Amino acid sequence: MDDPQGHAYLQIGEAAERAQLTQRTLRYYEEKGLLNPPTRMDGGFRLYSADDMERIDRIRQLKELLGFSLADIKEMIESDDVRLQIRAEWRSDADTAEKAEQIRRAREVTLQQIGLLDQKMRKMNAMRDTLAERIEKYDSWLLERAPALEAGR
Amino acid sequence: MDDPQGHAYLQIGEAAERAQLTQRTLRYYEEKGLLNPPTRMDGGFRLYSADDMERIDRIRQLKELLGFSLADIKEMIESDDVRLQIRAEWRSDADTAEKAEQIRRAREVTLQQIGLLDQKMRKMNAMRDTLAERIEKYDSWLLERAPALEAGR
DNA sequence: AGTTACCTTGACGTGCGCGTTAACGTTGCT
DNA sequence: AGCAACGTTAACGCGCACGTCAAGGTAACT
Repeated sequence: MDDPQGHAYLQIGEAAERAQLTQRTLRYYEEKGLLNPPTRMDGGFRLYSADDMERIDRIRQLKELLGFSLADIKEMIESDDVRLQIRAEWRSDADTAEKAEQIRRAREVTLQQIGLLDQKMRKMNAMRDTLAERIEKYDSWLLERAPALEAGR
Repeated sequence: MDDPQGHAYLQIGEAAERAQLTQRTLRYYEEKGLLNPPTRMDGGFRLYSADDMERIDRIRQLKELLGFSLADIKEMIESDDVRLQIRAEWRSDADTAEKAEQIRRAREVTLQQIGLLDQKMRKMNAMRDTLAERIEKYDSWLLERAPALEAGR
């Protein structure tokens, strides 16, 4: 009962290493409500599930890739909870209507995130263009005014 | 002698407003060596040139779009200085060789920046894909389990 | 039962990127 | 000459996102 294919639960050391974060950071995220408290073993050690790990990675992406604050991220990832509920396929299959409403909200949030991504990527593309132009200016300058010199490289 | 087309120099108030930053922030950037000290009027008031404004905008982009620290940015934008020297078309047209070396370095830095942009954009694209997938899951769920309900919208 | 590696919860410290306040000088207009 | 709007430096403050101990408990192995 140890390790059925792979290893489903990680304690904080391994979890941190795989996520490329520190243990402190993981605890901090939990403290701030970004991670729902992971299950614990009898002694109190934290055990991170695969879902937990996925979520941790999402947080990292939102932070590093998009530069959001943890507060922002906290709001954004509430849609992830809905996703987990979807996967759990509600034991209490009551009030489907309310669930549907939640899903619709999650959908909205996700759409907004895509919008932000697109916007940011457009700006980055513009920036890329001006940088590429700059390269061309350098090249033409070098060609015009300092031809030779290019032997070893 | 006031304003030959447009208005070449801005004092800190206008400069800050146009750049969408605070005056404090501009002074701070200067203090940290990100901006070379702008010219001053007799009384000591700062006067920002168009080049200064361009540079300020670059800094903002590098920070907001790519999430670099000011320390990182400081290193990156030293290539901008070279660009200004290029434009000034060296009065002392001596040692072209050294200048060429500078340009080559600036070229390298710029290429690296493009690389970083590309890398980041690839990751963002990947993220976009997973978000789009998620949207599809939401949609199919809604279609399957909660058809109707879609009247007003 | 002892040792070592790993974990726990505080609590204080830290670097960054500014915000804010104070005390004071400059510009420009009337 | 007076006033309001704008600027100056210097210094302290602050929130965020953790880093870094300290003191102690737990797991696993021998």
